[in-house]
Amino acid sequence: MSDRIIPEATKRRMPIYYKYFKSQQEAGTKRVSSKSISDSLDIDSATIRRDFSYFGELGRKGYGYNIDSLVDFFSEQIFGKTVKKVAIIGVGNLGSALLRYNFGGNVSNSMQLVAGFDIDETVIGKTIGNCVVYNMDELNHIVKEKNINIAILTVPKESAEEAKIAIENAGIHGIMNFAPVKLTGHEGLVIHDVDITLELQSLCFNMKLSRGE
Amino acid sequence: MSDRIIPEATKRRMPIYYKYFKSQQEAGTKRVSSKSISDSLDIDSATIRRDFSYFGELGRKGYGYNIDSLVDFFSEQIFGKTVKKVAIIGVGNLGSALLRYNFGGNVSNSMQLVAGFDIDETVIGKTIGNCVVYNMDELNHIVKEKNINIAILTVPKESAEEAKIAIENAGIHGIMNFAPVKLTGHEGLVIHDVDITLELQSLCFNMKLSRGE
DNA sequence: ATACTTATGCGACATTAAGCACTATTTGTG
DNA sequence: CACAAATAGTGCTTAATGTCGCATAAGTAT
Ligand SMILES: NC(=O)c1ccc[n+]([C@@H]2O[C@H](COP(=O)([O-])OP(=O)(O)OC[C@H]3O[C@@H](n4cnc5c(N)ncnc54)[C@H](O)[C@@H]3O)[C@@H](O)[C@H]2O)c1
Ligand SMILES: NC(=O)c1ccc[n+]([C@@H]2O[C@H](COP(=O)([O-])OP(=O)(O)OC[C@H]3O[C@@H](n4cnc5c(N)ncnc54)[C@H](O)[C@@H]3O)[C@@H](O)[C@H]2O)c1
Repeated sequence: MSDRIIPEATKRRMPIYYKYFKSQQEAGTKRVSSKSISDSLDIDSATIRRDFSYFGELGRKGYGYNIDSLVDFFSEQIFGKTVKKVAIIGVGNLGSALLRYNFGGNVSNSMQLVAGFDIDETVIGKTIGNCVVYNMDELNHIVKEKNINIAILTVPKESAEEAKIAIENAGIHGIMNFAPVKLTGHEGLVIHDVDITLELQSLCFNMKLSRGE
Repeated sequence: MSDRIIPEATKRRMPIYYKYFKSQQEAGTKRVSSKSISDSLDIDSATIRRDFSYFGELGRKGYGYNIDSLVDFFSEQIFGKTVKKVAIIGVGNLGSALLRYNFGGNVSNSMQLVAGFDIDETVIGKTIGNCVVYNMDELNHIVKEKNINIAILTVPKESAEEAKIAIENAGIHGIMNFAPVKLTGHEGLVIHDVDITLELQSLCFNMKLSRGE
């Protein structure tokens, strides 16, 4: 059943599964069952088995799933075979927080923060976290040199469109956009928006619904 | 049809609609139709009409929807009648970025960042953005004084559980959690997790699917 | 006024996702 | 080695979500 028609709902759960597998692996767990995953993630066990079945037969009847195999398999599904190299575009408040954070060190075997870029002379040349902040002029060149695949866009909304074009031209195909503007790119550019005010509104609405209040 | 049985899928779209209405209102738009919303948000126009219909008859046939009414109506649905007061718990890299950002000033008629809290003497007493950073000891007292409804939790993962308990005890019912740990609270505490590494994985997976790559 | 256009709200239908329940298989144990 | 326990994988049922089509009301132009 591994012909590439993976339902949207399954796609959405992939990162959630992966996060769980990693945390279990770190905790020393060797095997899991659809039941044990279900208990932790609050997803029906049948849904979990069905989700996995789209990728082939990942488990063994009567035993469950081996955690190391799951991590390896999902890692390749999500990231591919090579480590993804990530750059921060716009090293201001949020960009520098992300550089210092460096994903909490957690994801470093599949994703790596490798550079920052800005137009402000006062940050260019600095090293934040363990990344150098380069001038935007150097984007093309450094992207090739360091094999950067993904850009995290943390510039003011006014500059977002301009920065997006630079990113696209440098040959990067994935953008995680924190600026509160709608960006569209050429066919083949994948843009993922993260909007913190949207998340807060979502929280407010859930509070309203669950508590009247 | 305004008996409170709003489908999950509709709930998820509420903040997206609201964001769009606000942006249109700011741009001076006076009316919209399900068709025009559909074109911008890439949600089927029938889905939009159906979503709105759960809240009653918001539009007029042959005319569409009045933007100001929509903004007012959705604002009350999402936030309620009073402005939501928000505090940042843990004023480190991310917490201080959020304080300086202050939601880009956008949401200030429905949400307001009013204070920061920390345990580190070197930040306590400072003013960041336009908020004072208080000692965590003062949480109970300031929450009452300023009528704080929501906490944004940006402490290290090791302190998250402890901070959650303090927040809960102070009488706050909504937490937006940035720490990469699973928090659970009493009945009536609404927790919304934001995990940036999860979002990045989601981006990677979409790149993989859409580009083979 | 009258005809024509626009666009809602809603019932009916279609698609997608979730969950049940059964089968087949492996595990682990005595 | 035999057998009970565990658990994956899946056909089928049910629930949730999305879409179509149209009657109807409102707006617009002549
Ligand atoms: N700070 C937050 O907590 C926060 C939260 C959510 C969203 N955001 C969004 O993230 C973005 C950044 O926010 P911030 O508070 O870090 O802003 P900031 O002003 O502190 O930082 C922006 C940085 O981008 C740089 N920049 C400007 N134009 C550029 C360009 N064309 N190319 C490269 N770099 C450029 C600036 O020099 C600056 O260093 C904004 O769009 C904001 O709406 C911020
Ligand atoms: N920095 C980022 O870009 C980023 C991105 C995603 C998630 N996160 C998560 O957000 C959290 C904060 O990250 P950070 O980089 O800002 O860390 P940080 O260490 O810079 O800041 C944490 C702050 O919390 C304070 N603190 C510690 N214990 C506390 C307590 N019990 N009560 C109140 N304050 C307390 C510390 O004094 C410090 O000021 C972490 O859990 C991290 O995993 C950070």
